[in-house]
Amino acid sequence: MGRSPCCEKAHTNKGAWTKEEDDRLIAYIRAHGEGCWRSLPKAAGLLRCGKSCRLRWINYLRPDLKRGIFTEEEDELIIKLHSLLGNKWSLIAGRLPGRTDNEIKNYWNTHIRRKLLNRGIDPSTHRPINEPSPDVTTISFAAAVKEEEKIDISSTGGFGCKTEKNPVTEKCPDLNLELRISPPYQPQAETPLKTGGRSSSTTLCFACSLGIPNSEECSCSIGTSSGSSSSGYDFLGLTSGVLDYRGLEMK
DNA sequence: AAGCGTAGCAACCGCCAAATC
DNA sequence: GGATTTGGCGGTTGCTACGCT
Repeated sequence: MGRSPCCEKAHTNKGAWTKEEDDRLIAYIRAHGEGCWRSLPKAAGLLRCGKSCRLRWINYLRPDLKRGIFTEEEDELIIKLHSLLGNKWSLIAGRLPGRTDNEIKNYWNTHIRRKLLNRGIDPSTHRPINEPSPDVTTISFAAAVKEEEKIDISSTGGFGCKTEKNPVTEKCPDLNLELRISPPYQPQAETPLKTGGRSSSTTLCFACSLGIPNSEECSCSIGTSSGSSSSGYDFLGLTSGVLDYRGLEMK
């Protein structure tokens, strides 16, 4: 089954938008509001694909866009959010009022990547460039005991155990220090997790806490339930304006 | 001044998931 | 319940401006 094109492309303009096109789009959305992007171009008298109109509006014409130089605070926030979320630009953008996912994505690729590289940090892993990648596939408790004396405790990070360079289990085999994020503390335990009606006492693994169920990193059973958890759960307290780093300390 | 390389950014493309038919 | 449509997202491309030689 082939996928039909999103719109009729035979008679649509492409490339940079003209001032007149911008004005038409702005006027139409002011009059009718956003939505129904497929029919919008025709209704607005634009020879553009609906997707193109949506992109132009969201990334450039929206009145609430900030546009301009990113502040140092925004830089650091983007870096932190990227270390948590990866290339989830729309989620990151949701945390920066007036910024769009496209803008942040471009800014990341042109500025922040280089900034991190200059700091000696790998922008994709947020680890020091010279640091070997963690071995997450072969965890051997027996080997860990034998190698105990070889572990360089001086390089321990802020977690008290080696949480980054090597699996914690190698140093502390009795401890389960799997990195987890917990939602901000709520006295009433019944939180609206979209996890198929499980109680809030269920511990989410790191991947599921980030709203990425069914990923390779998922080590709990939550991620196997149907439905996405990415939209309904305020997993970082983002909508409340509070980032709760309890249990997820940043470097 | 011309040519070339690079950076920055707007826009496009293809895929996916939710919504609708 | 399956097919189709639609909106949204992330990756990529291509154009333009700028700096260097």
